[in-house]
Amino acid sequence: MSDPHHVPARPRRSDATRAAILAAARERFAVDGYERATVRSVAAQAGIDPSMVMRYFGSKEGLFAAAVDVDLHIPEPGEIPRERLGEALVQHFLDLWEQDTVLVTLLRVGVTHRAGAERMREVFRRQLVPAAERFGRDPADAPRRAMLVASQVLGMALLRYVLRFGPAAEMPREDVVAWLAPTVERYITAPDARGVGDAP
Amino acid sequence: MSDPHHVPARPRRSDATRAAILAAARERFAVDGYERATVRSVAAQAGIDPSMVMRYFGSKEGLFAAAVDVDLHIPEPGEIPRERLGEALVQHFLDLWEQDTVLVTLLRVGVTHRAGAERMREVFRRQLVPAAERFGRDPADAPRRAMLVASQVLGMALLRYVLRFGPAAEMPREDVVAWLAPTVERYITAPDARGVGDAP
DNA sequence: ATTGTAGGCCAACATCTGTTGACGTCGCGG
DNA sequence: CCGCGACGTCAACAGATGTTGGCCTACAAT
Repeated sequence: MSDPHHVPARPRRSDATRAAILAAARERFAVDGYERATVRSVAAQAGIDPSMVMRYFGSKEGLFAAAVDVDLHIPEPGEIPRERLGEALVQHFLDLWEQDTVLVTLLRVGVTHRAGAERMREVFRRQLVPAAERFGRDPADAPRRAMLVASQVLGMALLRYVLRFGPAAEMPREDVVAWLAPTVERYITAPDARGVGDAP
Repeated sequence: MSDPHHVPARPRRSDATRAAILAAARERFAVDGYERATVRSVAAQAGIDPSMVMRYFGSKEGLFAAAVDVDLHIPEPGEIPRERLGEALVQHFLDLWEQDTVLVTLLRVGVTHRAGAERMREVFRRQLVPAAERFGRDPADAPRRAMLVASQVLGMALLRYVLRFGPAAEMPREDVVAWLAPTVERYITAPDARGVGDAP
């Protein structure tokens, strides 16, 4: 959408194919993880020859890098009533995980592959930490708070969307929000680990 | 230690080799995940021939099953002062993750491989849920509460021990305990999602 | 109409994978 | 002392994988 690396560049005749490859890659990576998602399986699902994947994306790693493009799109503090901060954030994260397979892909690959782990760190550093800076009072604390929020949200996503544990997958969405919201809110706003936000 | 499947069975001459293979397998699986941990790399690290792995464990899956043997060893309610329940549990889980690579292995493999995911579900069902039954009031709620605790603990372990995110890996252990303890305690003891345990 | 070029496929490569079977060798019970 | 079974190695298999280069086709500019 707004990648500064590509000059606008008039549409190539192969854009449809590229898109098909990327869509297939996202699904294969999400379902199979990095190692078991083969270039051949991606190509087959996209209905083209494996060598096209190499031509357009250079290598399997290049394909992964191109396929996983995450924008957490975290709302601004102004858009959320301060009372419902935790609730709104948890809702937002659940939306992200459900509307798309890209986060499942990122987590699956991040756990086993260097490139995936690096990409996760990047998303964390460039999107979550800045967001935490906007929400919290002390910017120096932002990485810690962002990390705490990520730990809870990623843990739930792991059980619910990746591993599909019974109790996690079946719990109604509103219950998930109700349970996690106070946790997330405390991680962002509590003055310290002990406080709950309304102590003297 | 107390596996009811094996008859005591007099020590075989190959026990040292078996143990070496298992130790090597645990490390390879922990570091590389299931797919990239090859039978050959395990054998090389154990200093023996790849075919020995097959002879003793049947297949790569058999090796994995034999290598990953988790006992969470969750304390009994009586052993913990009720005030410090969250703290004691978080301490215990951090111990588990740090003393051994087996949980790292389980998480790494669980995310990409069916057998690993199934093993995780088994640990959850046979160890975490029963523990939650012992700690909580309403046994019917145990799976939900165990799942919530697991989500927070696994999320933190993911960032701290598997991905080794800076802020998660560097945070002093006592701070991790301080932040997570209230969360875990609430998941176990709060009467419902909204309550914090001391509301009217 | 011709031609250059980008899009696409086919076949092959070198390598690595899990797995198997044949072949030695050591140690212990008879 | 002998023989048999457990222990271990070697070599090879069949299949899959990432990747490469050659070749054909069809479009677009001249």
